Parts: sequence; structure tokens; C-alpha cells
Amino acid sequence: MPELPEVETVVRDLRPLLVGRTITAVTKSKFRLRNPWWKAGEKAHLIGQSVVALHRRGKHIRIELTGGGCLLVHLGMTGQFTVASAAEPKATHTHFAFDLDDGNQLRYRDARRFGSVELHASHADTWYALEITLGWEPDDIDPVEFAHGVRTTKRTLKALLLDQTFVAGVGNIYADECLFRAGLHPETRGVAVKPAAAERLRVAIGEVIASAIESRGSTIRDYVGGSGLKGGYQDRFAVYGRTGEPCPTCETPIGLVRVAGRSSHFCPKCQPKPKAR
DNA sequence: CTGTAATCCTGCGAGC
DNA sequence: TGCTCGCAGGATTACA
Repeated sequence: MPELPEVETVVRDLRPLLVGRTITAVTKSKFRLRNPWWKAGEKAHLIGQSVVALHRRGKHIRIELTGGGCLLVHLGMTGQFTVASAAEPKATHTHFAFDLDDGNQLRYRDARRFGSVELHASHADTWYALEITLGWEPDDIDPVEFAHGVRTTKRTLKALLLDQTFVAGVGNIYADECLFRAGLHPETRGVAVKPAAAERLRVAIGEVIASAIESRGSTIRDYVGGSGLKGGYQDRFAVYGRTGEPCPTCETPIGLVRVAGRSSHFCPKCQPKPKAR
């Protein structure tokens, strides 16, 4: 569910509430998430350690701790990562509660359990592992390499945008919004994209993501920021979830196709379908 | 190389 | 009111 703008909003919300705080205890539910959270004996990297900093890379959150370790968190589809008073009752599906030294609790909630919370002994190694697997941040895409990457693959642009090793942080919502802004059909093949269009797409990615961060991300159903606030970008969707509604540019009804296994919303007129070869 | 489908889960809205 | 069905913001894997 959460894509880069939502994850960034969570990090910005949590940062002032967590930096400098010490983790005094942890409780977890009986359910496991996507990945095992830590090995026996590694809890020493967590309990009694303080939060040094929060970082985001793609859709991943790293909480850097004193002692050299870190928590690596991914929100999956329905993850919520918030700080609340320890006195407040825990919502259902709360799988982790980290007690802080100021009476608050850092809580991870995730109905579908597609997300993950992992404790790692080395913050530096975790940083590196993300660096080698993830592509560009949307605001830092190399124009030449991006155009080259696009124009040398036969994959559809939709599949390419969803590929975290190409551009990190874009998910189904923002992929559709970026393609609309660039005027490109989701089923367009990379090799068929002209240099000018590749550049339009690069710029669109940067603009859409930046604008969504400004609006604190999008809330369709579950998403909330680190302090429980919903996002606002859902009111600015041009195409996502607007099947049949008029295109904001030309009034043509928004179309829906399945690409790369995901629902893809587009304007049939502004984003003409490439001719089948 | 690329695409599709299945998988991990719960919840919700649509339709009957 | 209550049921079933399909779909959902992600990521990985197996298979064609």
C-alpha cells in the first residue's frame, strides 16, 4: 500500500518523536511477518539502545541505533508505523510495540502481514545491502542512464516503473500517475520510447513523487502517517482509481487494463496505445 | 529476457 | 441481512 511518498511521510513524522529516545522493551504478536525479525541473542542490539537517526531508501525505513545496529522496516500493503502513548490501547493487528523512555510506544500494525520488521546488527551493512539492490531515488535519476535503461528493454513501461531495482519507491498508484503525466501508455515497450519521451517520463517521476510528498502521500484505505494523520494526494489523482471518469485534460473516460499483473489506469486519448507490432 | 500466475494474508465493497 | 466473489498501495518465486 504505501509507496515512497507515504513512507517518506511516515519517516518525517516519526523522526522528531524517535531521535534521542531509548528503546526500553519490546513486545510482539504471535504472528510472523514476511521475514524473520531477528535471531536469538540479537536483541541486545535493540534494548537499551537509543535512536540515532531515521532514513528512507525506496520504500524501506532504517532506524539507526546506538551500538551500530538498526531496525529495517517495510510497510508492505497495509503496514502502519506510528508513535502513540503506551497507555493507549493497541489496535488489532499490532505486531510490534517498542517501549520508549518517554512513555510513548512505537507501534507496527499490519493486517495483511506483507510487511517486515527486522533487527540488524550492522547499520552499515544494511545500508549497503539496500544500495546494491535498489535503483535511483525519483529525485536523483541520471538522465542519460535512465534513457538508456528504458530504451534497451523490451519490457512495458509499467513493469519497468514497478521494478525497484530500476527506480526505487514507485508503486502501482504513482506508476500510473507518472505515465499519465508523461503521456505514455502503460503497455508501451521500453525500446519503442524515443529519447524525448524517456526524458518526459524521468521528469514526470520526479514531479509526481515530489508533489505527492508535499500532500503527505495518498490514503485510499489504511494508510496513515507516523502520527496517525491521513494523506491528501488521493484527491489529486489524474487516473488512478478513476476508471470511467473524465480525463482531467481531455474529458475522455479513463480506461483500465491489466499490465504486469496490476490494474493500470490511463487516458486512451492522452496516452495512446502503441501499435501492436 | 519477458510475461503470467500463484503465493503470503485480511478486509471491504459490489452484487445477488 | 448475509453470503460469495474479486480486488487491494508489495515482492518473490516458479513456470511458459
